[in-house]
Amino acid sequence: MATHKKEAFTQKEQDLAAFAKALAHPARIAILKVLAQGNECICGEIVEILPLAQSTVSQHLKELKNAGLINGSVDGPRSCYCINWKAFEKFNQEFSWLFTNLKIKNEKSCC
Amino acid sequence: MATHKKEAFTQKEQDLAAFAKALAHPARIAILKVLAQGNECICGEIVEILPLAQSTVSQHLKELKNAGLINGSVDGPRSCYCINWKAFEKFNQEFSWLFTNLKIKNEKSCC
DNA sequence: TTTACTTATCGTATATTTGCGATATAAGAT
DNA sequence: ATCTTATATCGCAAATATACGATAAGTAAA
Repeated sequence: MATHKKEAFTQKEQDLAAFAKALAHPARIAILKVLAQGNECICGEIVEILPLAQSTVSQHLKELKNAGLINGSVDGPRSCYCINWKAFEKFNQEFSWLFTNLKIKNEKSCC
Repeated sequence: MATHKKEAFTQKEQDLAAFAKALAHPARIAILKVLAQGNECICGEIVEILPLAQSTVSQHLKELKNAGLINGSVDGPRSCYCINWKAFEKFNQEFSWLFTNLKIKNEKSCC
């Protein structure tokens, strides 16, 4: 009975939660920041910066990629990653929509 | 050896990840939306709306409260919850800061 | 081809999350 | 005091997430 009941919620709720989940680990936040610097984008460089093993970093990169927050391309023997700005922007809008949507209606809290 | 290495990252990275984690489940997104409507704020009402057991909803409420996203107050035999706008706003700013910070530097992606 | 290098994946151990029923707790009603 | 109602917490089971070493798979160079 720990079957996750995600399917019982709206698609928008699920999508937003999935985005949040991708950001819900400091290592992935750190990876995004490294990629944003623009200087490093090769997997090996990221591994050197982060205090994690190569396989672990690769796993986090995979999660970010699955969530659509980054793109990856093969560059010879190396893998190059970069931020998917379009997805990021959409994420930001989703959140903004949530925030503003919430805020308009209820400025007087009941407690 | 699955000891989490969160302490190896910056406080800001950890805080942002913690916030994201609180939102990383559709049930908690749904709870925030319900609270935002302003009509319902009693635990029992939320339980009726969500497709989850009372104990599970109570658990999600506790997580949101621990993350500082909502406030709770006892109203007689009932519990009343509401959104902590201040924390929410701070969260939004953190994200915006991340987004814009990322965006300024790197418009030309390397891949 | 062989070697060196880079990255993804596999297998495994541990920790955390999710969900629910049962129970405890606490306040109001009878 | 007892009963009802509302909520939090406990205990458990199952699913996920995290981390790492070892290995596979791929490219480039010798």
